[in-house]
Amino acid sequence: MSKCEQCIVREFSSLKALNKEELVKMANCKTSKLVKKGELIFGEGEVVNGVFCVKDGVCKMTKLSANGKDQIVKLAKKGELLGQRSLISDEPANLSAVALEDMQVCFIPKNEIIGFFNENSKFSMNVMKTICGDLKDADDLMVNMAQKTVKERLAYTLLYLDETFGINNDKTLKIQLTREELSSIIGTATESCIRLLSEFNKLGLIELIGKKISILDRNALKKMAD
Amino acid sequence: MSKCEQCIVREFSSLKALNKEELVKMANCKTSKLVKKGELIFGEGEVVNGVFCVKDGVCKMTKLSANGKDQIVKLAKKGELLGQRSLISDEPANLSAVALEDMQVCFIPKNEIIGFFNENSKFSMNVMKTICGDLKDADDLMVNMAQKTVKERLAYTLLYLDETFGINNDKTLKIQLTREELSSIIGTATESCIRLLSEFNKLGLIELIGKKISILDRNALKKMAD
DNA sequence: AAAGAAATATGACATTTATCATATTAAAGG
DNA sequence: CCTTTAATATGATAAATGTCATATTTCTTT
Repeated sequence: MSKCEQCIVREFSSLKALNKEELVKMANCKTSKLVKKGELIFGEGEVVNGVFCVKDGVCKMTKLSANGKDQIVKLAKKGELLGQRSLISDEPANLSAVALEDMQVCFIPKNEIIGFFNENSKFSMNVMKTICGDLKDADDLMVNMAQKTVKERLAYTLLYLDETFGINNDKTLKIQLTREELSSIIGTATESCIRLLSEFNKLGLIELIGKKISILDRNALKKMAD
Repeated sequence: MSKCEQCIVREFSSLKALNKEELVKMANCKTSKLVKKGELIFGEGEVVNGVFCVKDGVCKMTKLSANGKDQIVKLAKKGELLGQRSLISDEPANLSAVALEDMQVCFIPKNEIIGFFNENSKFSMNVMKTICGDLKDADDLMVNMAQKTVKERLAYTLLYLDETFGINNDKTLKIQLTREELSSIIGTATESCIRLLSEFNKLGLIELIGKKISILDRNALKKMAD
């Protein structure tokens, strides 16, 4: 069993507030898990009974809409805790978590988290701040969805992916999404998304290299995203 | 100065966790305020330095979009605390709060709230649960914005207003929004909203009585909202 | 390497939604 | 009470977006 004490990822999450003793306690009750690309970590409506700490890889947090389409609400990467909200609200998960790449995640049981919560005010404050950040992000995204055109949202999302996940040596976006997934972030039909990507390509804003995307003109995209 | 101890509204908010001593302390530092319909309680980007407790009336929480239109992100009524998120994140307000009717609000300074927060774990848990609820609502609304048509969102919103704020004796919705405000919840152009209201009226789903709206066929609206 | 499946791409068209113009109605102030 | 202003309503039209059909490309599997 790997020691949480030595896990670098911890430094990026609320868990950085835990002391040595607490980390040992956590290491003794956590379970590590490899999740392959495409696999479900937990599903909407599921009772999770703990949180997942993302050690490596990226996953999408989605919600099924009444029309049968999945909407991607958030992307979570290294250092994020999944399922915090449900744990605090004491409710089943509101979102599904699905791996976008091979992942390493650790599961920490509910009781353990609640314990830290009650005894370590720095930790609970960290969790709260994270959730508050998520709320702000969600409000901002809601306004984007409501007020921006699909084209603006695509430009915005490409820049977000660039800033958040970075680029490869060949300048293409590191995070690899299918066009369908990209559409599902933007909230549009896959064909519309593909069409706009072609348009951006022709305008020289981006370059499409197979399924990969490389951003050529960040300023123009920023302008377009408003 | 009115006593918080005797304020019924308290029972509906996180503040119900406070004990007598804490309530007296709060009553001594809070300020009460009448806010007229249309007046700003606080604005986006403003440093608020406390929270507002809504004693009576309803306000809209809005965010200005890049296109110059305000989007209504949430409606807040009696018992809700405004500005909690900003206080915890230690950031300026992300949203503006504007009274939709004459309101009574109390301002509780930041230090006071932080004090309760550190000393009363029931209170801090209540605040957290509220924020988690807001996050869930925001995620759900985001999916609605992204996946539902304007017609579906209008049906959904009318039912929400009915359920949340109730109806008058004449069966019209108690909460009085202009068509522009209704559009700003739904995320659409005012004309589109008016047109759809006319359509719903002709279909017998609702009745338009001057500027007031009365819901005639809830089931049909539910079906339409998905 | 070939076959099949899945993802990407594009055209044609229908539908939804926004925009602009202009009535009509309701509200507010003198 | 009248005048002015704002809100609501509706038509005409343009623009954005979705849907369906069908290529084309890429990936997987054998």
